[in-house]
Amino acid sequence: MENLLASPKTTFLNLPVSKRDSIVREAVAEFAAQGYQRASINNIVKRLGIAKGSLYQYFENKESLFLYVFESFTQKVKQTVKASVSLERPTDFFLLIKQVLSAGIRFIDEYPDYFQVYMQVVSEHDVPQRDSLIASVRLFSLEYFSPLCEDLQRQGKLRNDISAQMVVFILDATMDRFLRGYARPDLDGGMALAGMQPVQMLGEIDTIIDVLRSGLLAQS
Amino acid sequence: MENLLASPKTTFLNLPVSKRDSIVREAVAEFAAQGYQRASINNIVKRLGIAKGSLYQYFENKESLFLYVFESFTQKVKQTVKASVSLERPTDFFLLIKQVLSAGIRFIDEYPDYFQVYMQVVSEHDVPQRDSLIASVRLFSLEYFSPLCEDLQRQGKLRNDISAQMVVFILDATMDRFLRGYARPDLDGGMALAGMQPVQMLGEIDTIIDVLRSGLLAQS
DNA sequence: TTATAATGTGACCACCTGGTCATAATTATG
DNA sequence: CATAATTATGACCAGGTGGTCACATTATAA
Repeated sequence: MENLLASPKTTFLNLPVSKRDSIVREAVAEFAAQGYQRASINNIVKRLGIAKGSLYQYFENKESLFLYVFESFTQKVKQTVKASVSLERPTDFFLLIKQVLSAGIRFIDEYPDYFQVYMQVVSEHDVPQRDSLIASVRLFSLEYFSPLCEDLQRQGKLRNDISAQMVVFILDATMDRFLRGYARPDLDGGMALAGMQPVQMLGEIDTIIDVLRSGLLAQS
Repeated sequence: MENLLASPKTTFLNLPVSKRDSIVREAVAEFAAQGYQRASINNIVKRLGIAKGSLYQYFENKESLFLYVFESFTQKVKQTVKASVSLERPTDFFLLIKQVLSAGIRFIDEYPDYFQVYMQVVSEHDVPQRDSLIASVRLFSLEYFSPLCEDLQRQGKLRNDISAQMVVFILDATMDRFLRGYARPDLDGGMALAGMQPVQMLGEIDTIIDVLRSGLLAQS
């Protein structure tokens, strides 16, 4: 899972932490704004006020820098998820979804640029190691929800007349769109999710989950 | 609504139809694959086997060519929608959604590159006239569904405890994700929508609509 | 036929890209 | 101090970009 081996040169590792941080920060900002291919190394070094040659003594090339940035992204994701989701088999399935959604909101609030980088990777075709990058951050979705759904269906707690696959799809679709809309207000379809107060945000999440529950619960 | 004024030069309009078509076709292919900014005029003329100067006698610049392509896209969209959706106030709300989804599927099958161009525009930030382009193709969604939902709520046919805005959001989210997943299999989250037989496709659509109905209908 | 208008062409331009490398400045070591 | 190792630098490179323009080619008209 962690075999991406985004390897900075030792020169980078010898740098003071503040400088390393600022390099990553500006790189993230550039990749967030432009995506991988259009991101400009010239831009990054200009923002940092360092020579281009310096950056190439920290990282092998553009791809290496990008992979390092993305790995740092997956770390933050894991942190946030661990801190927000009560792990292991959850008592209430829909409570879990709520926790995941809340974690997503919190992540976007805290690391908006990182989330933009992720969205760019998803929509860009020719990103190095694109598939494994996306896979590495699919903790939730598919691999996580699928077995849970199948369990619940066996227990008769979830509608049995539709495939677990489809249940996961609908869950994923709603969550995906919700977080995208929050991260990029121009995509939220008039929901005005961005700029919403946290408490109201939770209310919207509750509503969504309520609809999902009504739609997906086993009929009485 | 149609004030985009994507204006080819008269030289382009004097061209034989087949040549005009092939030019648009290759331009669409390039914009679909690369998005607006990364799309290469050099690539397009190379594919067409014409000189770069020629293209610039057909269109003022890259932006003008792109706007022409996009306008041609909106035309095809309107054609498809008109041919697929029984217009005016529909008898069954969820039947309407089914028709819109089917129209989307048909459009993607018939004009996959055009749909990719649209998706690129949505995810790209710096596309000329991006906002109005996106708005010009939002016949359905928002402006269309919102008043319908409000009507249904007044008639007590739709849950009254959630805002019409939220209903539209959930509808839009599901439809959006479904069509995206169909157009780009790598995004469908294991649903394997692409390559699915049309009849099975309709089945999946029915399932989704059934879930939405259960989730959104007025509780008994 | 000749004169005129309309098209087609590709070398060329300024600018940008990721990446290199000889050199300079700095730091660590003896 | 001097020597050696490490790090910083930016001119430079090949290759790409959107766009131009003087010129060649073709079609139209008289």
